[in-house]
Amino acid sequence: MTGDERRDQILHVAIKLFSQYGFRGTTTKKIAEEAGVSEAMVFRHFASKSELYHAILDYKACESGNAMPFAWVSEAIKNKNDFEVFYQIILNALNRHQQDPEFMRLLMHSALEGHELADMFINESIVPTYEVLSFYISQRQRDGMFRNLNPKLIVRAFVGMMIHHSINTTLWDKNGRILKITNEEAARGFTEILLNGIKKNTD
Amino acid sequence: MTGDERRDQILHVAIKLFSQYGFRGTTTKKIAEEAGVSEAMVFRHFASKSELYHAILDYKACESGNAMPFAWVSEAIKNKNDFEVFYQIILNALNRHQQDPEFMRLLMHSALEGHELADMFINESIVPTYEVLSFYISQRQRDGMFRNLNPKLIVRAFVGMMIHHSINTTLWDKNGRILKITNEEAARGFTEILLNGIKKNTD
DNA sequence: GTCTATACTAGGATAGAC
DNA sequence: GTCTATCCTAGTATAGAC
Repeated sequence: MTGDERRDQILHVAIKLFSQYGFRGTTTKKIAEEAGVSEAMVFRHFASKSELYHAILDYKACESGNAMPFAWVSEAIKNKNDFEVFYQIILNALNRHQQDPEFMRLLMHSALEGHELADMFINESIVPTYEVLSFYISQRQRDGMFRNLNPKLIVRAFVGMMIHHSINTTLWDKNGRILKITNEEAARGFTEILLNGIKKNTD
Repeated sequence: MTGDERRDQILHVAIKLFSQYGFRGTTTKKIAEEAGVSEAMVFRHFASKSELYHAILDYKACESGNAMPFAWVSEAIKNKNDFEVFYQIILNALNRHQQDPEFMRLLMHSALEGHELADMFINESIVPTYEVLSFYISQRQRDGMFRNLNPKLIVRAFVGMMIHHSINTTLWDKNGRILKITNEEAARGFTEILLNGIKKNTD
């Protein structure tokens, strides 16, 4: 195996283990073992355990194209297509989380252990969501279409449904013992609840 | 200091540190240091670090009166007072979480590290919530008051708003930088969104 | 009930041979 | 590029004195 291949392999083993046991809970010994090499090899490719963690950060930051958030709903936002705005955001999030459940766990470990990944994610993914959506909501309130609830509170309700469902499906209720449902159905259901919940009564 | 007092003190220091750094991330040395005693004293009161963790479990299990969940909303459920049912549950949860933010962190560490606390909490707090509420919701659907969405999905939306808000206020957004709001306002807002979202249109 | 000293283990990291 | 052997530190736990 070439150097780069080996490096890549170790990186992926580390991602898997870190996401499972957290940074502290994962030993370099275990990483080496799972990769089928000696511990010395791990330290040949990554100067320290901490550097390995940062390599994962870079990798994940590049992989998840968080660069241009919401470009793909700008059309729906422009057209004031309420359903499409919320449905697409939620469906996209659920799909991404499901494709990469490791990332969810990595993120939560990171948040609790106080590593940078969590901050990175909040700044590049959560904060923009709050900004874009609360701006859209207050606009629709001025249009007289939504009731005058605190826009940020609405966003929190929305993000809450989304994240909690993702965490449930990817971490605890993997086989759908409590609730088995496709991402499309979930996205549709949540969007309906939210929109009916905040729309101005027409009567 | 008497034996019991000292034991209690060590227990509380441990709760604080475990909730902050997790089980693995907390050293017995650190516990001893914060308690102002030698490490040997910690092991005099608790045979092992693991026993200390289980003592915390017992303590927390007794402290949070999860024994009779929802006895205090049974009146509202009987009277089919929709607002009261959801408002009281959510307000109660937000207040409890806020009074004991340590518990939230402890719980999350536990969930990720795969300790029993998480299972305990899910079985004694989350599962009953799902059961009681989805039963109530399907009843109100038969009454023709709620739309025919999957009851479990509705509960998930509800629990999602609740938990996500708690996590935000107790863990990340403590000073309300993103959203500053009282528990009463939040509970009212979420309840309004949810109820309007699932009520049958009267027109 | 408390301490100091210490045994033992595990985990991170390196040296040096092949 | 890979291994074995090893060092060092930190962490759990115990012994024994006061």
